[in-house]
Amino acid sequence: MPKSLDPIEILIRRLQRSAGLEQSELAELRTLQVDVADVARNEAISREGDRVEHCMLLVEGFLIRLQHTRGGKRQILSFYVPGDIPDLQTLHLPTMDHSLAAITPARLGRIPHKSIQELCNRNRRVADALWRETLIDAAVARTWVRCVGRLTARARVAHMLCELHARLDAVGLAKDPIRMPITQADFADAMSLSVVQINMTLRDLREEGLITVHKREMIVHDLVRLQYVAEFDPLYLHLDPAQRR
Amino acid sequence: MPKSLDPIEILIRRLQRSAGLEQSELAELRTLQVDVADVARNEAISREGDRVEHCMLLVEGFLIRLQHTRGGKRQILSFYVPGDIPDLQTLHLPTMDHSLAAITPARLGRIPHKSIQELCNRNRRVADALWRETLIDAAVARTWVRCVGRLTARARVAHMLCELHARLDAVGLAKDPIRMPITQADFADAMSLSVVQINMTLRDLREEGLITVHKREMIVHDLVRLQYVAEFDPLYLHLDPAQRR
DNA sequence: CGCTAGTTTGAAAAAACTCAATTGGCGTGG
DNA sequence: CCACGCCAATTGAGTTTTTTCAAACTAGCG
Repeated sequence: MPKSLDPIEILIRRLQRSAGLEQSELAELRTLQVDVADVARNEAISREGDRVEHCMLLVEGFLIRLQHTRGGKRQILSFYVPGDIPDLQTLHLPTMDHSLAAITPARLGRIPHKSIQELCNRNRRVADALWRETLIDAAVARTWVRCVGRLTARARVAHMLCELHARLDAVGLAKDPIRMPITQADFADAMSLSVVQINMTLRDLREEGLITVHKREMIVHDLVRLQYVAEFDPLYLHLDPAQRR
Repeated sequence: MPKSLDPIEILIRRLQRSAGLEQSELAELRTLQVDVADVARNEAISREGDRVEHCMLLVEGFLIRLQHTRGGKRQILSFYVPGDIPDLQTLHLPTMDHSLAAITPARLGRIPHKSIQELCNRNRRVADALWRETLIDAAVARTWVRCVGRLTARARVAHMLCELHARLDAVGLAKDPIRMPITQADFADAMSLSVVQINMTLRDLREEGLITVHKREMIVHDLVRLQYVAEFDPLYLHLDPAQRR
């Protein structure tokens, strides 16, 4: 595990992206109690039905949210990149209605709900910033529905790549080549396609010169065209602070 | 439009379901500024890209959230039933990343963001109750992904019916026959299927004795079996107050 | 009574899946 | 350092699911 920033600094950088917090508020954030923990690839962090009392701040690596069908099929509901808090919703819905797992080795900052709640009670602006994060998470899920439901295989795969690119770019991790150790099986379960379809679609996109995928790294050669193919509009990620009130 | 409760009382009933607010807090809720407005069937309430300054409390009728593809296909992202606030997320994300429309004549209570925000600033418990509502909305969207992505047509349709049943039941609207004026075209765009498929699937479910659909009303004859077919687990709706902390 | 929106049904076409086999890359143990 | 083994990627081919297109039917409404 390479060296990495203090978890709280990553959180602060994330919230600063939109919330415009003041120094005193940042200082309060720094009082949050954080435990760092490393998890292995494919390790489950929490499961459907669990009651949890901590939030996980992702410091390094990739996590996924997922649900299963009775037949054992997986559906990945979102990817998480460093800076995200994939289970922030447990603050108010402590019973997990899906599972959380690492698809790469990952480093997490465990923050007790209690610690966050006390901070939220002291400071509404921090609370609102966190609320806003959960709303963006919801917006991503909604767009995922449209993607899986109404886009072609080709557009779906492109869309997922665009979203990952945009979100990694927002935390400074989209410098070519983009490290993206996600297997084609993961892509398949994310976009509700078969591995075969994912493989063929990636090949097509590669042959058209839009992307290169090699050794768990991706290079986007033509982002504009990729976004066009994906019918991708980054609005739903609410990354642009100008979109705020 | 038949007579209906005061919008705020509907909101209070909804929040009481889980938040356990005190009388003084309910009194504060009653100070919210609410404008009642009726909208016609198929009327758009807000569109992708709009910046809005009010939240819409649904008093009567059904609303949908939807997004479009370039090819003009629709994807319905959720249904809303009386008591819901479909655009509560605009409180912190005022730019709509999807559209909101009525699929039946509907009555809405328009509440200015400002009014809600002031209340939230005065009272954290109310703020948390509203935050929680937005989190449930997100949970519904996530489960929708699994439904659309990994369930068969049969299970998808059953799942949608189960969800509607559970949510209508939670507000006392699930007494047989259940009034559900949703066209098959709407169902199709919700579950990412064609109208043909919806029609056939409904026929199958009817012939198996699970449901009856007639004249915009539905009767569920065998909820347990319908839920089994749907792989439906109501956990994600977080309706059970015992699930709270 | 005719119109329209919505439902129902049939049949061909398209998209995506499953199954199966092969290839490639990489870490580990001999 | 090489061989083995395993996981992931790739490719081919037949099958299944779902869609699309088209047409007929039905019920409510002016």
